[in-house]
Amino acid sequence: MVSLEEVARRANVSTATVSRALSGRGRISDATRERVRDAADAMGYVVSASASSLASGRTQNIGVLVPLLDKWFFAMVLSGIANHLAPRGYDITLYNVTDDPEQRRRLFSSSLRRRRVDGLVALSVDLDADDVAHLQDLGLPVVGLGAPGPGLAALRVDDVAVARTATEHLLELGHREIAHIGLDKEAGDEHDIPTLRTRGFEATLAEAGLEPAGFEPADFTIDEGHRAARKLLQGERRPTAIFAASDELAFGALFAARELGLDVPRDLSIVGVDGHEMSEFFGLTTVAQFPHDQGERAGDAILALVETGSLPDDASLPDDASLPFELIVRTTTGPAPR
Amino acid sequence: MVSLEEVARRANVSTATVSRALSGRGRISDATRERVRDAADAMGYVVSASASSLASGRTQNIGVLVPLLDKWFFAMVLSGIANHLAPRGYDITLYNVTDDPEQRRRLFSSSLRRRRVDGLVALSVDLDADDVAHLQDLGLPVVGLGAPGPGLAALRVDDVAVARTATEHLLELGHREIAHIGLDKEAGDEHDIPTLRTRGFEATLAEAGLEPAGFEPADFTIDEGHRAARKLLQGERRPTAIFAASDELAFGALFAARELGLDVPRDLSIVGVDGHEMSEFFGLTTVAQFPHDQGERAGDAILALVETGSLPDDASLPDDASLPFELIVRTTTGPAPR
DNA sequence: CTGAAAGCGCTTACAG
DNA sequence: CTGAAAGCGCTTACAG
Repeated sequence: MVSLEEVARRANVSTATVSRALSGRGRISDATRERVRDAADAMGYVVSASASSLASGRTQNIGVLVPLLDKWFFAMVLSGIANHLAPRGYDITLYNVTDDPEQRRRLFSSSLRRRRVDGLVALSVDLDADDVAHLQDLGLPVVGLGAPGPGLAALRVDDVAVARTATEHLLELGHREIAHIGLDKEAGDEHDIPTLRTRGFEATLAEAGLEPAGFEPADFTIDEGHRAARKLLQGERRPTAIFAASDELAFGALFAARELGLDVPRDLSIVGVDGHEMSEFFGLTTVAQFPHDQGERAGDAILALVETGSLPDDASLPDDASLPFELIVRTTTGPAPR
Repeated sequence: MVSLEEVARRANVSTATVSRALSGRGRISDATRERVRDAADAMGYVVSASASSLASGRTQNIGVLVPLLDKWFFAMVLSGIANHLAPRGYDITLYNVTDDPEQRRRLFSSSLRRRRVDGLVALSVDLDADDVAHLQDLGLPVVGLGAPGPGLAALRVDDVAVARTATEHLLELGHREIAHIGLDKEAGDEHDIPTLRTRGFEATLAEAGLEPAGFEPADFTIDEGHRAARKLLQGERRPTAIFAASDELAFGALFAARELGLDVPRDLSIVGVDGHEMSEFFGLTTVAQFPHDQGERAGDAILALVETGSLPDDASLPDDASLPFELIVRTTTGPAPR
C-alpha cells in the first residue's frame, strides 16, 4: 500500500503538504494541491483510516445502534442512513442491540468505547436508563430515531397523532366497536412508541364517548398479530374494526379474519401503521411513515452535529416529533356493518 | 478517556506489559495479568481502535458488502453475520453496493482501501469483473455468499438442485404446463443465481420430455412477480403451475391469481424459493434456504481466514455449494387440474 | 504557502 | 516474564 510519504516524494513536497492537499484542511496553493492530487491518484494512494483517526481524532465513521436487523422497518431506516452517509465519505458500523444482557454489557462497556465512531444514531432499541447513561458517557454526539430510550431526545413521528388519525378514520366510517392490538408495556414508559399509540387510540375514543372494544397485547410480528386478532375476534364482544399498531400486526389480523371466514372490510375493518412495502398488496389501510426518509434525516442530523464539533453537552438534538406521516386509505377499511 | 499508560502506572508495570495482559498475546505471569486487568477494569480502560490498528495492523472489524438493504433476505443474512461476529469481538462495517457507477467507483477505489477492515464478506451484489479485480487487489481475505460476482468463490446453495427440487415437486403432482418467473440475464453469466435456477428448471423439464409453458423475466420483487404472473396467466398457453425463483415473486403471483379469480391450488399451483418469513402465512410451498444460518456460516468462514492470517492468495475459500435447502410443501401446490 | 518535528496511543521485536 | 524503545502512518501547531 502506498504511503503518504511516497506521495510526498513523488510530488516533491513534505508529508504535511500532502496531508493538507488531500484533506482540504489548511491553506495551500492551487498549483501544489493539483500536483499532489495528481501524484496521489497516479499512485492510487488512499489514506489509512487508523493512522488518520489516531492523529486527528476523527474517524469518518458513524455507528448505528439497531435492534433486530430482520425487521423491514429497521432495514429501511438503515438503508436511508447509508444512502445519506456514503456519498459524504462516512462509513457505517453496525451495533446490533440484542436482549442478551451479556451482549449488551459488552456493547456499552467495551465495543462502543473503542472510539471507532464520530457519532451515533440510535434507532428504537429500547434502552434502559443504564444504557442511556452509558451512551451519554461516551462523549459522542447521538441522534435518536423513534424512541431509543428514556431521556434520549430523538427525531420522531407524533405517535399520539398517528393513532388518532387511524382511530378517527374508523370512527368516521361509523365504527363504534373498535379493538386495538399493540405492545403491552409496563406503566410509566411515557415515551415508548407503542404506548403513545395506545394512548392516542384511547384518547380519541374517549372524546367520542366510547370505550375500546378490546385490547390484545402482542409483539410487532405477523405471528403475534394473527394470534391477537384471533383472540379478539373470538371474544364475546366482537369488534367491527381493529386498529393494529403496526402493519405486520395488521397482516396477521388479516390472515386471522380470513381463517375465521370474516370478509374484510364487510365484516371487519383493519388499519395498520407503517406503510410496509407489502401493505399495498394486502390493500391495507395504514398510517404510513417513511423509514427510508427517516434514515436520511437521521444521517443528516448526526453529520451536522459531528461536523460542527458540537460538545457532548449540547450534542443532542431537541426532541422533535415532526416527522411526516400520512393516512393511506385502501380496501381493508369500510363502513361499519349495521 | 483512560490511556494504556495510566493503567500501566496504576498497575506498576510497563505499557508493554499492559498490552500483553489485555490482549492475551505474549507470555505473562498470571499474577501480573490479573493485577493489570483489575486496574484496567477499575479505570474503565478500553483500547483505542485506531491506535491498536495502526500498531498491529489488525482492525477487529469485518466489512460486509450488501446490495439493497431493504430486502428481507439480505437483512437476515446480515443479522446472522452480526450474531456470529459480535460475541467474538469483531465489529461490522457496512458497504452498500448500489447500481450508481459513481458510488461504486468511490467504494472500490476509496472506501474499501482505507484499511478499515481485516476481511470482507461479499453477499450477492452482482459485481462485474472490474469490481472483482478491485476486490482482489485489496489483499484482504474475502468470503462470498451466494453469487457475489464472476470468479469469486463463495458459499452457496446448489441452485440448480434447488430448482430441480421445486420442479420435480410440480411434476410429481402431475403438472405438465409449468411456467417460470426469474431474472432475465444476458447469456453467459454462468454463476448467477437466477440463471442457475432457470437452468435447473429447464433441465428437469427436459428430462421429463417437457418444455416450459412460459418464461417471464422479473426482478425479485412482489410487484414484478405480480406483473409477470398476470402476463403468464393471461397468455394463450395458461400454465397450471408456476415456479417462481423467489418467494417474493411467488407472493406477487399469488396476488395475481387471486385478482384473476383463479383458485390456488385448484386452478394454479405456485412454488417459490427462500423460506421467507411470510411464506407460512401465505401457505406458500417453497424451497427454503436459511439466510440467518448462512450469515453465521459466512461470519465463521471469514474469521477463520482472518485469524489464521491466510495470505491473500489462498484467502478465498473453495467454491462450496453445500449450503442446505429444503422443500416445504404447503397449500399453494396441489394436483394438476385434469 | 510550506516544512520540520512532535505527537496521536498503541504493539512488538529485541534484550535481559 | 518484563521493560525500553522503535515504529505504525498520519495531522497539526509552530516557525518561517
